Amino acid sequence: MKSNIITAKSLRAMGFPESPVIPVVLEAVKKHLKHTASADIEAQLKALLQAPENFYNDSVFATAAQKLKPPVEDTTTGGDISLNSTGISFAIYGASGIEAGAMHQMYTAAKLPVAVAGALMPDAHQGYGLPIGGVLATNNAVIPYGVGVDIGCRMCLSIFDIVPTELVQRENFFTRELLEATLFGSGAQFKQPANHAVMDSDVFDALPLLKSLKDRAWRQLGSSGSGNHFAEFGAVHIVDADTLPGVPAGTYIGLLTHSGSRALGANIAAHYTKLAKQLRRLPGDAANLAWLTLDEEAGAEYWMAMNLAGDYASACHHIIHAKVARQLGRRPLTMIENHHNFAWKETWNGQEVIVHRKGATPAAAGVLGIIPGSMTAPGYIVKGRGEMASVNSASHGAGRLMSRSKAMQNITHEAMKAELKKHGVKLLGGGLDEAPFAYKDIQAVMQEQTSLVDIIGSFQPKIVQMCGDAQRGWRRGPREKWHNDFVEGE
DNA sequence: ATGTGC
Repeated sequence: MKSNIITAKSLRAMGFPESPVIPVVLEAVKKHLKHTASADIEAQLKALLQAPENFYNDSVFATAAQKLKPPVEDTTTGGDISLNSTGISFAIYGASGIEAGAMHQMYTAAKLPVAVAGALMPDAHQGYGLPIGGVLATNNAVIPYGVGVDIGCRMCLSIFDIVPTELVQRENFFTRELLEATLFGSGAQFKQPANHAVMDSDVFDALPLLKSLKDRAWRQLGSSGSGNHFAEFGAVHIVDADTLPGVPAGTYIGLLTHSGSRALGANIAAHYTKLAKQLRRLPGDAANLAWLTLDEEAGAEYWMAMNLAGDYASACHHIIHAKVARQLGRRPLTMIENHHNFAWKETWNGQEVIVHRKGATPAAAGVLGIIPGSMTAPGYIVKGRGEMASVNSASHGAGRLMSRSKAMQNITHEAMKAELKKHGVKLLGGGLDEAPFAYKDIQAVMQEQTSLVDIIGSFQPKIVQMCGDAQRGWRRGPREKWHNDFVEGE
């Protein structure tokens, strides 16, 4: 005797999706509902189809209900993911000076299902995934390209109790010390690397990727890289007498450095963004915003590796600053430093979130940071105001006005030389793509963020070192072993 | 930003 009339064909007609749902439903019916009337079964199947969530613990249809669960609802598992149709709202500082591409990237990021809060800083420009100058808070998700390629890129300032006129009077001495304490160049490595506790971290041994990167990381420890990275002496003016303990208002010599985590961070970023993109395919422009959750293996690994790269970047600065302090025969009165490419666990609006700052300075209430200008324009020592709308963030610089290629085409060496002379700046290395004209007016950018930070002092560059033409691999033949030419000899 | 290959 035929017990009922439920077949694959009838299930299809009711609207059940093909494999694996139909076979699972058929099996459940055959196993558990052999003697149930067809009409009753049909009623149950309709209810199942309409609201599978009511059957997740059902004795008959639990498995079928799980298979019916729409995959897009679960943003923490692999596969294709849709953007929300409406993004979270976010504050934009200095909107009139921000290029359309950066705006568009931020609007895309705002539509991520994991997005909680965001903001766009006044120095924003187009990047890869999240724009440079983009801040994004997410729920339990870390976006490798929301941190950026140069993980832990940061500023570090030492303030020495020396009158800044010495930078002019003893220019050759300070120039020599700067050259001796630093190593610039893409791929540059020390022949006799420094030692630092960061290299003893057992995290290097926890992951095969980090193990493979450890030796080069050691050889690059204390180096600065290329691009917009620099090491410079300048005149520090402290205007706020109350903020820095042991540093009264007045003028000092400062050593300011800007660099990141070299090949270590770049390779961590490349590895985990690739993994994230495999795990979570996002549509169109959002593809580079693929994330990892903190409770999955890859996400936990990235978090660990990112923090190591942050510690490593910090160590690189400290090595430079220690070399200089030793040569000056002085301890700095104070040091100020901050990452501006990183992700932090923070509380925002009462919720624990992951805050990505990709080219943005942490600016929670009372937090100190450094916002550089250009090689001739002043940078600023700032204290955060804890503005919620900016997700406790501020800009990380003036922001580019011209792309590198545009700067190379439009700026002449003569104009650059004249500008350096006008500001009394001595430049070591550096290219036209880093010329002051390629950057926005830092004073105007600071005006856009008066609600985000208070200025407690400034830094006027005097002797600036950047990566020179000779250290730029891309200027040479592609197959040339360029890095051997400028490895430091110590 | 890095320094090697989609």
